[in-house]
Amino acid sequence: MISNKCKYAIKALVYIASKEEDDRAILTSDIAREQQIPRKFLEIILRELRNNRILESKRGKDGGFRLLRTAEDISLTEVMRIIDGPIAMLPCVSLNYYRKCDECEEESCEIKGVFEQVRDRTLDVLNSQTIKSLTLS
Amino acid sequence: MISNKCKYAIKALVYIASKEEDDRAILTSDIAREQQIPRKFLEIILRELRNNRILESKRGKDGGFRLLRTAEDISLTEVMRIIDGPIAMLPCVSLNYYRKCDECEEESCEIKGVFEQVRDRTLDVLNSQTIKSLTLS
DNA sequence: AATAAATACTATCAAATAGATAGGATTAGT
DNA sequence: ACTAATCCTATCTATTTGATAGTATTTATT
Repeated sequence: MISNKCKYAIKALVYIASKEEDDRAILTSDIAREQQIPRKFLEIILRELRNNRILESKRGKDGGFRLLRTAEDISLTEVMRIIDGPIAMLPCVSLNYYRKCDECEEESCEIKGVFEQVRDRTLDVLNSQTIKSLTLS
Repeated sequence: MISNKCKYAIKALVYIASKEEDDRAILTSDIAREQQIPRKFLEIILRELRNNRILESKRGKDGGFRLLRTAEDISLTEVMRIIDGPIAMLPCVSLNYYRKCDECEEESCEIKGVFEQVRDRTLDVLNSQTIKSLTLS
């Protein structure tokens, strides 16, 4: 399962992408209202996306958030990894967050292979998606 | 990520399957030692698998655990669902643990489709595996 | 009947994570 | 100055994860 936080992050980005034609920055409060996301929780998420160079923010009156890159340059996996960390089902098969298992040697692990396959099939799907492709569908 | 508990469950079952030729039931303490799983934690896991009709147990001297069905009749997904619950990444696309999202209408959800695809590709891999196929590899 | 060896059960615990909320500090436009 | 926005820090509750301890019960053997 992905966390609510991650789901909120994706939905917020899709919302921002869909409103970007107008030149104004997008308000946290608008996103929160339209996407039914708790406002203060959303603030934290948007700031985290800004810290990771997905969004840019402007403070004060007429402030808000904008995509720092174009929507087709933000992949779904990048967002998921920022918010939730690894996508793989086992630490020892994670491409971006690899960790060795405490209890087993990888050469003889019976389950590593299956979860490598799951990882690859999952990434086949997720890597093909961007904030833009999600916005269109 | 799957939990450690789930990883332990799978490894324990594979171990039991691999030792089943002998007629004796398999001891918790043997599994714990060989697979490096904390003993008391493993007890809980094995009991849970027994309660879900994956294992049978015998108490007292010469007691232990046996598979209740043949190893090829125990699918990986069944074990994962017993221990960790849903396999899908969103509650609203789960086949066995469906729950509606609080904040969005499914007809207009932008991300549901992708996670349905992820679910399907994941199940393509996981459904093809059984305790037997894992034991052989 | 006693003993030893095993699972069953109940309770508890610590740490991490999830999912927020509150309140004030800071910044920027008017 | 005022207002509207993000930024930041702290805090909180509930749940989950990962586990441990201790006792009760069952069974085979002597």
